[in-house]
Amino acid sequence: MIVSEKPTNFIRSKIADQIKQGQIQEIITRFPPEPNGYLHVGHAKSICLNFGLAEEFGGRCNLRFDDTNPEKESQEYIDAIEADVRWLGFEWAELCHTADYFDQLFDWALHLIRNGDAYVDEQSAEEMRANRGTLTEPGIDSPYRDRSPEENEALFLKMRDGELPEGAAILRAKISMSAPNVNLRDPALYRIRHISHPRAGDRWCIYPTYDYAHGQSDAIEGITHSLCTLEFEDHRPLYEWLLKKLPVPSRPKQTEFSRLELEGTVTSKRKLNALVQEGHVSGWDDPRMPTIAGMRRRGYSPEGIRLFCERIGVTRKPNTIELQILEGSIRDDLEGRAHKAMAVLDPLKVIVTNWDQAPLELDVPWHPKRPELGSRTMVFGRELYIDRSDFELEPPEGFFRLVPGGSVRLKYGFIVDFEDVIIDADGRVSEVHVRYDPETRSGQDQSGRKVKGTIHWVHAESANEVDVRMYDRLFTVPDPGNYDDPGSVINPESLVHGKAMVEPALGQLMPDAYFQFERVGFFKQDPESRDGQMIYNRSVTLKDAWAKKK
RNA sequence: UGGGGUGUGGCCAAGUGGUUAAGGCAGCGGGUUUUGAUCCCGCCAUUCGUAGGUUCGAAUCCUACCACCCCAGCCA
Repeated sequence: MIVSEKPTNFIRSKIADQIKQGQIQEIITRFPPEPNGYLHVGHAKSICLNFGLAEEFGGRCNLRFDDTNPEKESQEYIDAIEADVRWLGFEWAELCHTADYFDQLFDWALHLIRNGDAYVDEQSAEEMRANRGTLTEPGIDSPYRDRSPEENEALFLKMRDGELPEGAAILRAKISMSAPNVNLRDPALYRIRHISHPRAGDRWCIYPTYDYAHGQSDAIEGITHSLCTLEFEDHRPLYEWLLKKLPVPSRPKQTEFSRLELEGTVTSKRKLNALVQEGHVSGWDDPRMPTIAGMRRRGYSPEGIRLFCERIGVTRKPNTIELQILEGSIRDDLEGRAHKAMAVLDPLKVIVTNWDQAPLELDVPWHPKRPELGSRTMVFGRELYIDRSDFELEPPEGFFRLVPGGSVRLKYGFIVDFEDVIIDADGRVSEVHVRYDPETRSGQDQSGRKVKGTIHWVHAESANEVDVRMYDRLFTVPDPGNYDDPGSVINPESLVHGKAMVEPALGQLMPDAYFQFERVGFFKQDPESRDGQMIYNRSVTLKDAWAKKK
C-alpha cells in the first residue's frame, strides 16, 4: 500500500538516456532462470528489475527458461517458476525456452566450425583442466586444436548423432589458450549428454553450454538489455565474441549488477536444495525459506516483496541487506492490507464479575482506516481471555496494561477495573476478576474516562482454538552462506508451534486474506488449514518499542 | 604473483568539477492514537577507503597505495 517514487539506478538512467538520445525505440529484457530449483528472493530482485524496466519504458520482458542442462532440470521447477513470477505480479510478453533454439544454435555451431572458430576436442575433462593453465600461467593448446573444418564438422555430426559416448568429445570455441581471462581459453560450447530433456525430449544428445546459448538466445529474441549478475562480467567478452562471429539478427548488450546478499539467509540453489533434501525444512515452500514460494506461504505479499526490491536498489557494489529492510517492507505493505483481528496467544482467564447479561455482539470493522474491508462480529461476555503478558502483579516502571488496582480498556469493548486475582497452588496467576464500566462502551463512551492502556481480548465461550506457527530466522549466524554446510547452523527455534484463542471470525477459512493479530503481528492462514483446524503462520511481528525498552 | 570488479553514515543508496553531501531502512527525541502498532514532526556524514597532486573550487580529474569481491565446470 506504499506508493513511492521509484528510486533510480545506473541501468535505469542509462536506458532513459538511450531513449532520449534516440538510440533505441523499445527495450526488450528477459528474466532467464534455469529450471533447476525454486525462485528465491535474489531472483525477485532480478524479476523486479527486468519486468519493472520493461514496464516503465513501455517495452517488453520475456520469461525464458535457460534449459541447457537437462541433468538438473525438471518440469516441476518450470511450473513453479511460472507461478512465482505471476504471483509476484508480472506477466511476460513471451514464454521462451532456450531448448526451442537448439536447431538454430546447432546451425550456428556449424557456422563457427566452417569458419575455423570452433573445434572438436577429444581430450578428457581432466586433460582439459590440466591444460587450461592457472590464473597466472597460460594454458597449452589441445593436440586437436588444429583440425580442419571438414574433420571438425564430421566429428561434430558424430557427436550429434549419438555415435560418441559422454565425455568423449566436446565442441570448443577457438579463441586463445593464453588469454588472461580464463573464460576465453577455448571455452566449451557443446557437450554430449545421453539423457532426455524436459522440453526437447530425446531429440538431442548434445547440449549447448550457457556461454554458447545465452547471447544467441538474447539475439534471437531481440533482447536489447541483457541484465545479469556480476559473476558473469568475465563472460561478457565471450558473449560479445560469439555475437560478432555469428550472423545473429540483433546485438544485445549485457549489463551486470550485484547480486542480492540477504543477512541470515542463503541464496544458493544448491544449498537451498540441500536444506530440503536433508529435511531441515519441510520443502521449498517452507515459510522459513527465502524462496518466493516460502515467502508466499509465510504471508509476505507480492507488493511487500516488490517494495523491498525497490528499497534495496541496484548497483555494482557488494552488499549485504539487513533483514530489517525486508521485514520493514513487509510490515509497511501489510499495515494497510491486513484484516485486523484479535487473537490471544498465551491466554489468561478474565471474569467480568458484574456481567450478568447475555453475551453482547459487537460489529467491528476489519480495518479502522479501510472501511471497504467490511466488518465482522465480535462477542463480549462474562468470561474472556487476555494475554498473560498484559497483566502484571508487580508491574515494572512504565507498564500501562492491567495491574492490581488499575484499569484498562478492552479494545472495542469496555473499560474494566481490577477487582481480584486468583493465584493457584504453584503461585501462578490463574484468573483475574474485573468489573466493567457500562458507561464506557466503545463508540458510545459518555464517561469521559481515560485509561493509559488498551489491550486485546477474546470471548472465552465463542473463541476458537487454532494452531499458530511462529517463525524466526532459520540460522543462528548472520552469514550462513559462508558455511559449507548451512544445515549445521540451523536455529532450533526457527519454528515454534503454539496455540491461540481467536475471535470467531478467525475460525473461518479466508485463504487470500492477510491478517494482523492486533498488538502481536501479521499472520496468514496456512494452506493446510481446514475448517475447525486453522493454522496461522506468523509472517512478521509488529514493532515493539516496549519490548525494546525493557 | 594473471584478469575483471567495488569502496559515500550501523545497512542500503543518490551524486559524474561549483548551493550547507538527496532519499530509504535502522536509531534517537517529541506529538497524535481505543494496537507501547500505524501516522506526524524533529535529530542523525565539516565529510565521501588512505595518502599525495591538479584546480579559484574535488566524493567527482590525476598518481600511488590499501581493503574486499568474482574467475582456472564438459554448472548457470
